[in-house]
Amino acid sequence: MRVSQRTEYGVRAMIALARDFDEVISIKELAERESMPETFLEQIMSDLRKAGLLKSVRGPNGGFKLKDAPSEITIGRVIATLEGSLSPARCGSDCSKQDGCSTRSVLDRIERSITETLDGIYLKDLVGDLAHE
Amino acid sequence: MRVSQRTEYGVRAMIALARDFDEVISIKELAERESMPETFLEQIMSDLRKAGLLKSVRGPNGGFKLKDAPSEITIGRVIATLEGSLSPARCGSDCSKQDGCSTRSVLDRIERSITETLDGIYLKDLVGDLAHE
DNA sequence: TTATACCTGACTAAAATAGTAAGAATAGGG
DNA sequence: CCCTATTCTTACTATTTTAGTCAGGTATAA
Ligand code: FES
Ligand code: FES
Repeated sequence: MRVSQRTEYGVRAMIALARDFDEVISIKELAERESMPETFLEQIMSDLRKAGLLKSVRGPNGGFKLKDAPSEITIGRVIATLEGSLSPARCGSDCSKQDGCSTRSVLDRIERSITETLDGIYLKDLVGDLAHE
Repeated sequence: MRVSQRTEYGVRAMIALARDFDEVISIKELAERESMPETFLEQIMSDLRKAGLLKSVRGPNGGFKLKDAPSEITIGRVIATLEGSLSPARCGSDCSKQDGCSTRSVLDRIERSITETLDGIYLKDLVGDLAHE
């Protein structure tokens, strides 16, 4: 049940952007600062933009910035975007066998508890921390 | 952040054993009932036994039974055993960069919330459910 | 002594992850 | 208008993890 490297990079990028959220920062700069692979990060940023979490500026001096204020973006939203969902279940919410499925009822409880926790953490709550690895 | 098939099988096996927890049930029987691959299940059961969750009986009419009553085994213990840990973190608790690591602080909060949830669910709470898939 | 069932470790195929690489599109500055 | 910095998009590759198989060995009831 580990989180992917991809998600970790994405979270770190979002926190880094939250640190100076009024500036536009390029992928190159971001990748260097946080020592993440540049082209990999490129993909991740693209997904975050498509999901409406980032704004992008093309051309020279271009880059990315948060679409909303760090006090308005939850980590839950970030991770759900990167990971696809916060649910650990292997079958979708459309699974026909859902009713009374024991595994599912456990997995759904996990999801609810994760969601609750992560929807209470905003980017602004994390900007003071270091970003390791 | 999905749970592995292996873990799902293990959970289902534990719940099945909880259903009639006074009987010894063989892997063959268990695999058939819950339609799980027999030799794969064999490995899983072995791990659960080594972790002290199951008792095994060898020879004809042998099989497995829960070591403790269904009212005493939490799903948290089962999943932590199968999955290695309940933490979604990519680096261990010995990571030197832990202090002030933003990603880690988020991941640790997830772990605490999962642990809390799963330590409140006992096998006996799930025996009434069906076991799908 | 034989059949049944657990035990163990090595092996394999398939899927997911973690990247790379290459080029097209866009915009700012000279 | 051209050059360069940057995002955007897609396709590809290598590595790791997962999900399973297989081939034996070991204990025990009958
Ligand atoms: S198998 Fe899909 S909900 Fe249980
Ligand atoms: S990198 Fe290990 S705790 Fe952050």
